[in-house]
Amino acid sequence: MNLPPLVQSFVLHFGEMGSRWGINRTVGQIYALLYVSPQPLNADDIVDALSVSRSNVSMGLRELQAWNLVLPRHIPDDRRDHFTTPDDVWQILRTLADERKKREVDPTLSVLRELLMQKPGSEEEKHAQARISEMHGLIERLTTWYEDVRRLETERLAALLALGARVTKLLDAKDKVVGLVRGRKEG
Amino acid sequence: MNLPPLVQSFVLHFGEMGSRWGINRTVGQIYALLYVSPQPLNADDIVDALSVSRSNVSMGLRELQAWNLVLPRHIPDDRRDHFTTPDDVWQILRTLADERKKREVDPTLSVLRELLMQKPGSEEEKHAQARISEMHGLIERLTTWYEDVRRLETERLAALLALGARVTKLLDAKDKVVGLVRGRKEG
DNA sequence: CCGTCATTTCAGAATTTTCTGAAATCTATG
DNA sequence: CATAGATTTCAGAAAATTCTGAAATGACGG
Repeated sequence: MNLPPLVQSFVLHFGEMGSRWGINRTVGQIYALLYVSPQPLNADDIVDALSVSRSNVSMGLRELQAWNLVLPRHIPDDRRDHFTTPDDVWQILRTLADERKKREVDPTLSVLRELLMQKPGSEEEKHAQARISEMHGLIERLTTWYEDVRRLETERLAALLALGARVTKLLDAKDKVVGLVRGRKEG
Repeated sequence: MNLPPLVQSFVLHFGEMGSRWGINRTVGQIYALLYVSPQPLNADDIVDALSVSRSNVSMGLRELQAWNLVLPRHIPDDRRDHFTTPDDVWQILRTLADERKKREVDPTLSVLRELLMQKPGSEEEKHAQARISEMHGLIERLTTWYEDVRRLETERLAALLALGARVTKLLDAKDKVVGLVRGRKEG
């Protein structure tokens, strides 16, 4: 591996982190490298930069493309494929969340739903179903919320985040206003 | 493994999902089992239920306790340790988020910050720093937001989720009101 | 279609992670 | 403080994953 020290640290950290998620070291490193690279890289560039085998890079790129985290980018007059990461970090966040949801949350939800359909054969199963139902309810709320806010333009999403817990003040204010209006109408 | 079918499916699913996160199969299964169990279980109960070795259970329980996802619960007149999961799913969510943040996000933030302190030695490093800075900014926003809303009582958090993207309407309304008031004062 | 360069596939090697059984340690009790 | 039950530790076995090199496949220009 022969990279500027700053890039190397970044790449190595992503490699380590990758393994804490389901992602393997090389895949993490490839992503990190493409992310900070000023121009698209081809597979051999990556081989040189990371000192891993050509085939390993090929598989890693395939996985990253399946996640929509890396895109092929054609370079004129060059037969080799080149790759980049999308550069809007907010969009990257959405992609990452979408993909994790698709792979991890959705299948879980569907298993839980299925289990909730079954008729419990014992007190123990009845209790299990009650617990599963709580979990299902929570996950469903979270995903509904996510699907809702993921559509917001970056601008508004950022505003929302910046507001943080203070939204609740806004909520209180709204309730107050609604209460006032109701009171006036009904009183 | 000899469990009611419903419980067995749930446990097996968690085992599989576990491996997609950083968590290993047995740990996932132990958690799932305790989660749906009507009463606290001791290590041997778990050995019987999951057909894994005693030592594996011991290590799994240790890991789950380190994550604060499983608690020891003493049963009177029984020398053996028993274990449960906290039962408020909202609290479980907070715990899970806290722990993942602590293990994955915080170390990353600190690496990124460190890299941003360095003086870039080339154009390439300068570009890398710009990219790292974008990522750092995003993660910092997200964690600040998280630290903010994690303190909300369940009630309010649920209300917030239920509102979803409609909060932005509220935001617009607020801006309007503020605008009106300003207008009146200044006009 | 042929030759060249690029990419993918895949069987097995290398590595890492997980799991086990035996031994060590810990803990309460008589 | 000896003993029996409970738990943990840990070295190595077993399993799973990652990685590689060689061969196959694909793609393009002539």
